[in-house]
Amino acid sequence: MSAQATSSAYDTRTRILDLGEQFMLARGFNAFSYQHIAKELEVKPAAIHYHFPSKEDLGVAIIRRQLNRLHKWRGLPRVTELTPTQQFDALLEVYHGRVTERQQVCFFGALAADFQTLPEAMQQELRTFTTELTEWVAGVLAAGREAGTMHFRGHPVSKASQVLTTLAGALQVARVYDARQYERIVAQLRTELLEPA
Amino acid sequence: MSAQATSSAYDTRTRILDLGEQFMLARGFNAFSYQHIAKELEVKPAAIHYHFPSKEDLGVAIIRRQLNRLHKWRGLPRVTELTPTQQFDALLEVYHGRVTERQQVCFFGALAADFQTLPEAMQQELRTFTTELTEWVAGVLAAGREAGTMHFRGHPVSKASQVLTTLAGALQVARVYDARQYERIVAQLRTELLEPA
DNA sequence: TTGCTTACTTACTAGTAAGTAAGTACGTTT
DNA sequence: AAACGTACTTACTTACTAGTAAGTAAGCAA
Repeated sequence: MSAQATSSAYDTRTRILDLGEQFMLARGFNAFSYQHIAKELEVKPAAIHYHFPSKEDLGVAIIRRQLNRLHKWRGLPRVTELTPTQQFDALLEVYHGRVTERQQVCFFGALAADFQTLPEAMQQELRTFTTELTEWVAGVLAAGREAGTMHFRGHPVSKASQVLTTLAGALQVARVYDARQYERIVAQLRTELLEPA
Repeated sequence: MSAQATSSAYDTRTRILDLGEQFMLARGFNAFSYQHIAKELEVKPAAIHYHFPSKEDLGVAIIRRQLNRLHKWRGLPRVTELTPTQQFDALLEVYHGRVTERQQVCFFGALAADFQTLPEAMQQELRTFTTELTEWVAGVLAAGREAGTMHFRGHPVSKASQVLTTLAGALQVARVYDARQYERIVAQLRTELLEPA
């Protein structure tokens, strides 16, 4: 296991994950194939099977990587040192990136529609990811309300669910209509949360 | 074109639409085939092609039928005679039915993920449906605020987009987790809209 | 009774899907 | 130099996809 061989394998593996993720967020899990990825990478479909024997393996790896990203991101000093309001805006930034870059949705929005056709392992992985994200947001909201900079009723977890649900839906709206619809929904959400009634 | 022949054709056609809609809301447009419908109806796939030459025709017909339902529903005396709050709750009832019956989502939630893979005609049909639904909800919200029974900031259309987006997302949450998560999100939404701050 | 329409079935095409088995080029290890 | 592991390609199987063309049984209409 030399450094070079590892690096080369890692590169292809990563590029497969990147492309798979891109396709998944753009068109859903069932609407892309190993052929699509292989064509982009200029290799044969069987080469993808070498790295990820089944499509389920690939799907699980894509979601798991995103969970790792979340863990790293929420632990970064430039994130932990922010005020709750700034953390909330940092979250909005991430979602905003999906709209402007390509017409992508979030993982939840991309996979929920196809959910019943997904392999069990992917279903479980998506549940884990969503649970962890919701809990982080709930923590931010609770801290914000305590600091007096955020205003909402009910349990922080309920509000966090509602916020993430709205954001997931808003990305879908951006795809079906345009980015302006998205901006409107997020502005509405932000106003209600941050400006005292 | 006798009454009997028409009735028989209508029955099969309707059953195809019903099954297609069911599959679409349960698994997305790309994850069901004419074979799935044919098997349920105990006919051959070509029989489905007789009624709907292409899958695009079927998809468009399913969405268009739902638009007709909306037109009829919102014009019913038992709907128009309600107060805005009661109309809002009637809307929530419709969504609630999807959760309890089967793990279905709404049309928007089912098709937004696959949107970029859908035929143009279906994309346009979905846009029309969503626009009309949003406008109806905006009207209800505007009337409710004027009557002093609903409380929200911003333009009624923005709030309507946010409400429908949240409901679409909440149905997806119900599928990935359970109905209780859905109840929580809707309760949060309802409290914020109906109870004065 | 002949012809036309409706609602199919049978049999097919062409394309794509996931996945596998065997082979190969190349670099590393021993 | 021989053996091995990595990262593929080639060639294949099985299964499913949308869609079409031709045929047919039953009913109605002139």
